Amino acid sequence: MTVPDRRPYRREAEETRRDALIAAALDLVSEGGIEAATVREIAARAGVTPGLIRHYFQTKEDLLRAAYARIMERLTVDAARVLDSTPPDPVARLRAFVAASVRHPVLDPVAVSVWASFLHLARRDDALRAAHEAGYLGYRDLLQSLIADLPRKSAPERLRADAIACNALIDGLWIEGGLLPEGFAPGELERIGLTAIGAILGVDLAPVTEKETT
Amino acid sequence: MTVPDRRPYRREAEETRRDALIAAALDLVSEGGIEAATVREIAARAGVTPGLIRHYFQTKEDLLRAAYARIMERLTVDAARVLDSTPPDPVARLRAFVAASVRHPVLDPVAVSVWASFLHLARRDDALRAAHEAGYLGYRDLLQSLIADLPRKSAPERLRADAIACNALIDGLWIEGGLLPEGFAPGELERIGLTAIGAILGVDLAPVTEKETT
DNA sequence: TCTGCAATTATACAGTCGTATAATTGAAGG
DNA sequence: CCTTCAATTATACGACTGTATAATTGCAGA
Repeated sequence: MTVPDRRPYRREAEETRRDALIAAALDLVSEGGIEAATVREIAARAGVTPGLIRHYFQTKEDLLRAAYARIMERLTVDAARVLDSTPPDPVARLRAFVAASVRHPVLDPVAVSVWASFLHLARRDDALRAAHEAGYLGYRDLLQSLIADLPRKSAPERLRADAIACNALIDGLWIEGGLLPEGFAPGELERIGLTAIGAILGVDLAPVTEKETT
Repeated sequence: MTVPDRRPYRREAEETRRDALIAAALDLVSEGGIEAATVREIAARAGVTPGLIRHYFQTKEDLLRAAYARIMERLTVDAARVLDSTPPDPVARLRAFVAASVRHPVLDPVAVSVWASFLHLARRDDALRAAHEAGYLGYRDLLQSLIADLPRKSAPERLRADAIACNALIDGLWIEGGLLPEGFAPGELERIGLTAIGAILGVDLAPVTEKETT
C-alpha cells in the first residue's frame, strides 16, 4: 500500500536532452574544471537523473568530447561570422576578424576556462586532439588567408611568420581578457590588437571610430 | 612467528622529501592533469607511501599550492636571469628577455601543461590566485619597465598598451610552442617574437645572427 | 480507451578518492 | 650499546566516482 513516489518526468526529444546535458557539462567545467563535471552533477544541473546520461552517451568521455567539440565549433563560427557581413575590402575584413576575436562572444571567460580545462584531455584522447587541432589550425589558416589578401609588398616566406605572430597575439589577448575580465577597459583589447597587428603587418588597421592624425 | 615484512625505508631530510613530493606532483600534473595527481600516485612516484604526504603537507591542496608556486617562480626567475648577464643597453636587454621567454627552459611543454591545469584551481583558491597574479603581473611589469627604458619617442599613455600587446604576443608564442613542440623550427619562435615586437614598438630587435639588409 | 515501447528513474556495485590514526622502525645522541 | 623520538609504513573509513542493470512510467498510436 506504500506508494513509491518516483520522481515525475517528461519525455523530451533526443536533441533537446543531449543539448541540455552538454550545456550542463560545459557549465560545470567552466566553474570548477573537469573534475567538477561528474555524472551526478551534470545530471542534476540538466534536471534529470544520472542514469539518463548513459542512455544518450555511451560513456562520460563521449559526453565531454561532444561538449568540447561544440564549444570549439562555436568559437570559430562566431569569429568567422563577421566575415559574412563585411565588404570585400581585404583590410576591412582583417580588421573585422581581429576585432571580433577579442570581443564578446568569442572572448568569453567561460570559453577560456573550458578551453584550458580540456587542454590535458586533448593530449591523450585522439578524438579530442583532432577537434582541438582542427579548431586551432582552422583559425590560423583563416587568419593567414586574410593576411595574404592584403595589398602589400612582402616576401611570401614572411607569410607564415606573420600568421604565427598575429595568431599568437590574438591568442594572448583572448586568454588574458578571459582570465581578467575586469583588467581591461571596454574596447581596449580591440584597440590594442588592431594597433599591434597593424604594426606587425605594416598596414593601417586602426579603427576609424576616433579621428586622429599622426 | 610470522615476520611482518614491512617496506624498508630511509630517513631523509625534510627539504629532500618535500622536494621529491613536489616534483612528483608536477610530473603527474604535466602528464595527466590535476586529476592524475592523486595522493597515492604522488607517493608512489616519490618512492614513499601515501601517508607520508600528510606528514609534510597538511592537506593535498597544500602540496598542490606549493607545487604551483614553485613552477611559477621558476618561470619568472628563468626569464629574468638573462638580464643579469646582459649589458645595460636597453635594446639588448629587451631582446635578450624576449628571446629567453620563448626558448628553453622557460618555454617548456611541461610548464605550459601545468600552467593550464592550474588555471581553474587558481580561480577558487585564494593562495593559488595570489601566486598566479603575482607571477603574471610581475612578468608584465618587468616587460613594461624594459619597454619604458627604450630610446624612442612615444606618448607615455601608449606604454600600457605596448606592454599588454607584447605580453600577449609572448604568451601566445609560449603557449603554442609548448603545446606543439614540433610545430616550429628551432629558433623560429625567437625570430618571430623579436621581429613582431620590434614592429609593435618601432625599434629594431632583429637578432644579429643573420646578416641581411632590406 | 488501451496497449506497447522507449524514455526515464531507481538501485546496486566495485573502485578510487582524501584523510585519519595506530603500529613500526631508522638512526641520531648519550 | 642502548634509548628515544620522529620519520615512515600500514590499515581503516566514509564519501564519491563511473558504470551496469532492473524497475517504472510517460505518451504516441491503434
